[in-house]
Amino acid sequence: MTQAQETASNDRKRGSGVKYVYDTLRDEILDLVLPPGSPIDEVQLSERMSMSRTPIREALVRLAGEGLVTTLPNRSTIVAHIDFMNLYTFFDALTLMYRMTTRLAAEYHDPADLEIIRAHQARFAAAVEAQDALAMIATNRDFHASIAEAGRNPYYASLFFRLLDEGRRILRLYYSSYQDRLPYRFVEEHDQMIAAIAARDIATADRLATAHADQIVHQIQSFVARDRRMPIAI
Amino acid sequence: MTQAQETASNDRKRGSGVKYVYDTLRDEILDLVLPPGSPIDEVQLSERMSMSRTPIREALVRLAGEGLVTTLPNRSTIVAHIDFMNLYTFFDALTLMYRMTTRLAAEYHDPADLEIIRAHQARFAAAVEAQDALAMIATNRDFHASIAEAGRNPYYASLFFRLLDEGRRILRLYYSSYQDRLPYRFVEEHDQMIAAIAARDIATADRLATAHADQIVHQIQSFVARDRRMPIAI
DNA sequence: TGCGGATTTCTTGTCGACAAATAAAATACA
DNA sequence: TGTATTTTATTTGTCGACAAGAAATCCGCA
Repeated sequence: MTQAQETASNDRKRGSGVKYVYDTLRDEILDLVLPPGSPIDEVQLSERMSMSRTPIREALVRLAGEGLVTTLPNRSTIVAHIDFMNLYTFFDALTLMYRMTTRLAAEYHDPADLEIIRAHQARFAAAVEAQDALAMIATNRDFHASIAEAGRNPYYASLFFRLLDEGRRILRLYYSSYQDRLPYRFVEEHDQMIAAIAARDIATADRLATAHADQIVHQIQSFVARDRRMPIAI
Repeated sequence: MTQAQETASNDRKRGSGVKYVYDTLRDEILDLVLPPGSPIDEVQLSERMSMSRTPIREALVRLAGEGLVTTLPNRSTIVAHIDFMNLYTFFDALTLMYRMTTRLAAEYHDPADLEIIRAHQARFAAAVEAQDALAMIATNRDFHASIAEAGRNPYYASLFFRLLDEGRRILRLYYSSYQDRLPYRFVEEHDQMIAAIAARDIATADRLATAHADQIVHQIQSFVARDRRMPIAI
């Protein structure tokens, strides 16, 4: 019996099954363990999670609501594709949300928020130091998510979370195929953003957020546009 | 047998049940037929819709994902409350999305989009002319939704749709309790926005969207802050 | 061999039923 | 009479099974 099955089957509480399936699937999708386009079979999942199809289905409905899976009527649901054609709309929205959440955090944060943000930044710095790409991607997401929480606008936060998750998939693609050295620059930029937020300097926070977003967008763009042709003779 | 039951039961196609329940509940929530806080009983709904609890449940999960209902574990799910305490975050996000979608529409629309937008505007004008508050609220939402579609950014669009829906509930509250004459000014502002979009004048579109958002925000604010004390002796 | 139609298989959508958890009611007791 | 505790009742969460729809397979025929 695998670890997942044990955790799932050993007298789980009523109502916890859906959350477990949801969290597990979500992580597997965002870490590209389940690549875009993978079919998700309900009975197979129900066997693996050792529970009925009903909670599996509910988790899939929730994931579909967040755009992480696509449900084809009367056919298998698949992991949502990454829409490389409309990446610019993603960049546009991501940049705007970086700016808005950082601005709002500078305006409305309280001391407790700062502690949480600094804790996430410490974990991010440790991941970069250890050159652990996966941990870096996840902690980077948590860092910015905590800033959004400090901004206290749930509408921006929910959109931003969705964008950060989608970005997690794209970044995962990037760092798995292209073993660049991890960007220490991001650690410094994060520190500067924290300082601006703590000082309640909205203008500086905005400027830093914009620059930070540009950094990430350019990284991804250079990856997408990179020349992958092999130098072979034909 | 009621109309709803007939529509639902008469050989409905496989997979259409969920959509029907979802659409029906959604409309009833947004039109305040189901006021915030109302409990939603699954078996009662399944009898009314003459189908099993399974599709009902799936519809409720989707509605919960959009924040229209709140699920209390092991207890009845209720229609989501309107958070008057944090209304300013709603206004902030709504204004920004008005601006972004209108700007993008001015930049990226094509002739077919304009036709759709103009059609919605015609319906909106007719509703205002007829002094039909409910129709005005619904067509106003559709008008701005079609502008968002023309802007072609699905991330902004989905957030904007959510905000417009929430606004539909708030406006419904407003026009039901306070029989003001309906604002003709909105019709003119819509026409100006269409003209700016058609001319691809991004700056003007932005300015008009901002002003339009301010109008609506001020209307709602004056409603929320209105003095409701009755002049009675005690 | 290639193609169209029938058949089979496989997966999902829906159903009715049971069990767990909570709320409401009833009872015991001070 | 009021409060704590047990009992009942109601509502949700989960399950296994069946049927519908689509894809895959098989078969007949040119």
